[in-house]
Amino acid sequence: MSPSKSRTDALMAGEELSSAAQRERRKRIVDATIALASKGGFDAVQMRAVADRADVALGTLYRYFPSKVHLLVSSLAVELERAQEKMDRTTVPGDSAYERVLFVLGRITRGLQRNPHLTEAMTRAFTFADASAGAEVDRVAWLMESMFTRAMSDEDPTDEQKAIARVIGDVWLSNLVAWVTRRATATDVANRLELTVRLLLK
Amino acid sequence: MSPSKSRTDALMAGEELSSAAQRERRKRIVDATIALASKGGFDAVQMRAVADRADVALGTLYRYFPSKVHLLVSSLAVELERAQEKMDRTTVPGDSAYERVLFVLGRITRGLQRNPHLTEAMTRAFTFADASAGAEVDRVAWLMESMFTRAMSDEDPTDEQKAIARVIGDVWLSNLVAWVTRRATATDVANRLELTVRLLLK
DNA sequence: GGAGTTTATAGAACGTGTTCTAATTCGGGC
DNA sequence: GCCCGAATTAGAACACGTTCTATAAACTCC
Repeated sequence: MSPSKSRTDALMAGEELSSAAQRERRKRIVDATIALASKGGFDAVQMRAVADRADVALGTLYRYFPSKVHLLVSSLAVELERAQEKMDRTTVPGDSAYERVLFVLGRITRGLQRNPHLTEAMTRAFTFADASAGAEVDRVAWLMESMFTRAMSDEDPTDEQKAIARVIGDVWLSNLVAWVTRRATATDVANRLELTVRLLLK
Repeated sequence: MSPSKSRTDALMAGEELSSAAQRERRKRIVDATIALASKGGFDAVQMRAVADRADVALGTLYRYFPSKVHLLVSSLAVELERAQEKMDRTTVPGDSAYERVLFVLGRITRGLQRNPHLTEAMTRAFTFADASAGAEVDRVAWLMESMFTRAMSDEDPTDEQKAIARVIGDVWLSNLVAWVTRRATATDVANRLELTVRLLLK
C-alpha cells in the first residue's frame, strides 16, 4: 500500500507521471471536466460523467483526483496557467501599476465571464475546498498572486506588492463569485475592481 | 399551493412567523445547527441530525430552510447579529478609522477563531452558496459591511467608505477561509488584515 | 364543534459523491 | 515467454442531501 500511495501523490500533483499513457489519461480527465463544467457548471461535473467522457473507470478517476473539488481546482490551475501563458505573449499596456493591473484584471475577468458555467464550477470548487485540497488551492492562489505582481512591475515584487496582489486576488474572487451567483452584474464587478485597484495603487 | 408557498417564504426569511410554536421550532433548528457545527463543522451538520436534535421531522426542517446552505448561512446571519449587538454595547477605542476598524476586526476574528468548527461550517456554506441562497448571502454581506462602516465613522458612510468596507469584508472572509482550511495561521491572518486595513485607511 | 386547510410527522425513495470488491490488464525483471 | 506487483476496469455498495408519500395533528372560520 505504501508505494502505491506515494505514486498516487505524484499523480495528484500532476508531476512525474510515469508513463505517457498516464499523462494521456490525466489530460483526458481534465479535458472532460472542463467540457462538462462549460456546459452545465458545478452540478454537471458528475464524477461518473467525467469518468465516462474521459474513458476511464470511476476508480481510476479517483486515483488521479481524490475528490471532485481536487479535480475542479486542479482544472482551474490548468486554466489559469493557460491564461498566464497568453498574457505572457502580450505586452501589457499602461504607464503605471494601476493601469497595468486593471488591464490584466479586466482581461481575465472578461475571459472568465465568456464561460459562465465553467467559471461557476471552478470558483465554487475553489471556495468550497477543505483542508485536504490545501496544496491545490495554494497553487491557484499563487498563480493569481503572481499574475498581479507581474502586472505591477517587472522586478521581483516587494512584500507590499505581494500583499496588494493578494488583496486584489481576494476581491477579484469574491466579485467573481458574486457575479456567478447573480448577486452582482458584470458592470458591478468592473466598477468594484476599478475602485479597489484605485484605492490600493493610486 | 400558492398561499402555502408565500407562507414558506416568510419562514425562510425568518420574518412574521405566524405562531409562537413556529418561532420556537425555527429557533430550535438554528440552535441545533450551531451546536452540531460547533462540534464537528460543516460535515457534522447533517440534515437528519439537525432534525433529530431540533425535535422536528426532516420534512419540517426543509420547510423552514430549503437547503443545508440556507440553513447555515441563516445561522451565520444570526451569529453576526449577536456579535453586532455585543459590539454596539461596547465603545470602540481608537482615534482613527484605521484603529477602530482594526479593533473590530480583531475582536470578531478572535471570536470566530474561538470556535473553529462553527466558523468552518459557516464560512464554507457562505462561500459555497449558489444563486438560490442569494437573499441570505446578501443579508450576511450587508451585516459584514455595516459592521465595518460603523467602525469607520458615526455618520452615514460615504460611497468610498462602503467600498472600503466591502474590500475589507472580502479580505476578511478569504483569510478566515484560509485559516479554517489550515493554509494560514492566526498570526498570518492578523498580519494580513492589519496590512490590508493600513493600505486602505492610512 | 365540525369541515376544510395548512402544517407536521415518519419513513421510504432517489441522486450523486465516495468507497469497496473482484476480476483483468499492463509493464518490467527473469 | 512468464511472473509479479501495480494499475485499471466494471460494477456493487454506502452515505448524506433532497424529494416524495401517506397519515396525523393543528389551525381557521363558520
